[in-house]
Amino acid sequence: MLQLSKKVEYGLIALRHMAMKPIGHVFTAKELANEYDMPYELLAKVLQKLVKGGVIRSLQGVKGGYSLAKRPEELPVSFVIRVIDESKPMVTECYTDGPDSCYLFGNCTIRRPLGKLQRNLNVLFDKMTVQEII
Amino acid sequence: MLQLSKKVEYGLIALRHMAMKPIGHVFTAKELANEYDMPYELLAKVLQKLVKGGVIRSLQGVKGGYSLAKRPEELPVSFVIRVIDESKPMVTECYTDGPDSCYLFGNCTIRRPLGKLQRNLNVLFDKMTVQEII
DNA sequence: TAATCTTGGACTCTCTGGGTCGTATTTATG
DNA sequence: CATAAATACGACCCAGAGAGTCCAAGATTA
Repeated sequence: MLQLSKKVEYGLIALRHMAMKPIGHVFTAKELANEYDMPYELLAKVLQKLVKGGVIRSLQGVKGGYSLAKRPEELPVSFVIRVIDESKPMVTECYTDGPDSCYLFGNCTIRRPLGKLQRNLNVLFDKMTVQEII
Repeated sequence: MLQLSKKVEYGLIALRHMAMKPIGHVFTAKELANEYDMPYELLAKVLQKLVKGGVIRSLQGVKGGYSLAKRPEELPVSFVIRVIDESKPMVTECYTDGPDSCYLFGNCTIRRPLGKLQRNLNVLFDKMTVQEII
């Protein structure tokens, strides 16, 4: 269906929220989840992935939470997707596992032509930053 | 995961194959399925949808089969997707059921910004035609 | 030491994409 | 007219992934 996952949506909503206050401001997962009616546990997972990807920083313990680690204008949506879903937005699975991974092997005739579409898609998601969704 | 469905892939492969011979040429589903190792029954379903969508024509009975109903250069990939999957390539489900269908209602803050991405995506899939995947 | 966070694994549940099967219908041809 | 070769179409199954939940463990501050 060619859709963004809920996780990515939640992640973008959270990042947008964070990007609207000065960098370094700390938000808790609960706070973010309540504000937008997102399932708390799931959002927590998403935020943890964003931490591992270096998008945000985390502080544990009381008074802990998450804060932006990158400036929103330097944070492309494509990067957020890759970190959360562990994959780029792909038109066909041919391109997920490197070259020559097509399940049709020699018979796949649309692989190359779709490559162009793929590149254009990448540009689209690379260009748009978190800053732009504010 | 933002991927094209197998059905669409099969459809594009079949359409590309048909587009390489002069228009009006008749191909059977079995013929197409064998050529590219696609599951016959599934491809048949796809071809039937393409018939209903006016993309190809069908002839029943012996010596029957399918033939292109449109010139490949006038057949955008977006149209093929819509016919087969019964939906446009959507970035978020917000846009599938008209306006104000967001599951977050008033709290969804990324709906509008992603609209831009959506439009760019539409342009991409509208521009590319079956002719271009040959 | 207690309260409040994040971390992270395990688990369930539902939906849909992918695929299969069976049968009815159409039609050319011997 | 009978048969074979097509499409047409509905019903069904199955595995996997996406979405969501639960719980225990570790960190930190007050």
